[in-house]
Amino acid sequence: MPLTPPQTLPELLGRAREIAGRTVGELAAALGMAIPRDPRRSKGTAGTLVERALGADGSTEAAPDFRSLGVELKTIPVDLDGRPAESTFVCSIDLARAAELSWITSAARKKLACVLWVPIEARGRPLGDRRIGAASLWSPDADQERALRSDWELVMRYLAAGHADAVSAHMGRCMQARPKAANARVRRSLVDDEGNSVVTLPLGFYLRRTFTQQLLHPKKL
Amino acid sequence: MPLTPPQTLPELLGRAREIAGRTVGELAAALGMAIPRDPRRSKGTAGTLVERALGADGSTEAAPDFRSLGVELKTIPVDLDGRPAESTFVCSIDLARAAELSWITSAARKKLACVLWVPIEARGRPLGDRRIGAASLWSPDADQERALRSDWELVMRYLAAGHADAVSAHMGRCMQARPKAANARVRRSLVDDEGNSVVTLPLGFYLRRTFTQQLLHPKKL
DNA sequence: AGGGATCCATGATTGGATCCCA
DNA sequence: TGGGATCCAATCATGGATCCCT
Repeated sequence: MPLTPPQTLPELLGRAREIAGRTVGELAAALGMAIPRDPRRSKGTAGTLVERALGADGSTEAAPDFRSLGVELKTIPVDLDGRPAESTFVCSIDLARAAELSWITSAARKKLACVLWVPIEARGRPLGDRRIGAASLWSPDADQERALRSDWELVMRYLAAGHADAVSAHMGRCMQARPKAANARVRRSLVDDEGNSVVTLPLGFYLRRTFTQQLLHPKKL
Repeated sequence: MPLTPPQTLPELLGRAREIAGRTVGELAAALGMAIPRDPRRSKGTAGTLVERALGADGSTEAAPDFRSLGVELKTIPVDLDGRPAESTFVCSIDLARAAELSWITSAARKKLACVLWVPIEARGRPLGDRRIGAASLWSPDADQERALRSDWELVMRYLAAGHADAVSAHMGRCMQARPKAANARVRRSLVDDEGNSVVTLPLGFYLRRTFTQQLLHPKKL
């Protein structure tokens, strides 16, 4: 089960099919890892287990999870109907360079260029008992990319202007900016387009539930 | 022995007198800490022990060791004649902002504005058996600050020009730049005054032995 | 229901310096 | 001898996300 990176996309998809139907606890056992009992203390656990089970190699770097394939892995908690139970974290926002960035070169665009979605049963039972679902590969189509870009640029315009305080999770149709930090006291410095520093809460981009639901179940629209 | 920060300078100096004559091992025992046997694995140990024994509170921050007093603590290894056995680390060089900095606002100047030197017997015996000497408080006089500034500006001019490769430990009469990293493969990016990035080894400022010797024994000149 | 707050693991970075070979 | 290389502890930052109160 400790794996080398998949060499081809079919190999990756085959591995994903092999873990579909298994529980998170089974994956953990096969990998020799423990699962915290308290749900609050196990937030990233399922995602990390699936990464290892599939042989992801991008790990901590600013690279896709499967580097040679250019594929990003995202687990997504789903309810009994297969509908997303949560928004999906995309990436942290680089506040120090907010004013210099463009959508084309952005981390968000890179992360979302090609995603392997792995659904996992959400709340209602212990993490170890939750089952892994059927994975699906997604790349944004032209409409989706336009929408993502529009949301990204809306948020980044405020940040580049130094108005981090004006940014809220209400902004954006598909993708929103929300806090991304250990707690509400954490601060990071934002540099605006005039070079001024503004101290603010660290932010990340998240996909709204309504958006990911469309990706996973395009026919249910 | 686990202490609150000293409230006044006389209180700090009193504490320093109390530990003078004691061994590093005695300090460690009083603080409930272990000392590694291998000298290579105990490089910062004595410094950390003395910090705690005196109640330093600046710890990891970009603040002096004794914040409210504005005093920085430096232990310095000395031989049997009380002469420094090593150069003294001052601070890391912020390569990312090398082009923007000036001596007046520099970390090096802040660190050296007011230093409590605590001599400790150097090599020749196990770390635990080495004795702590009499502390002395120092602030650079006008000549010393001019010399430090001159050395600082010499190095920083090269860095701001993007010529990190031209900087060596040969430069500087009192203060020099030397590698400051886990090993020689570590790299950091330097931003020069034209905004270009250059990848280089992390550097720190160090005081030369000849300089610290003058501080500790001005009469022996 | 969803916006704001939070939690863990792990790698990178920083502050404490001394080691060691040519 | 001293310039270049290295070592540990502790904190910070990032990537993995979900929690939870109004």
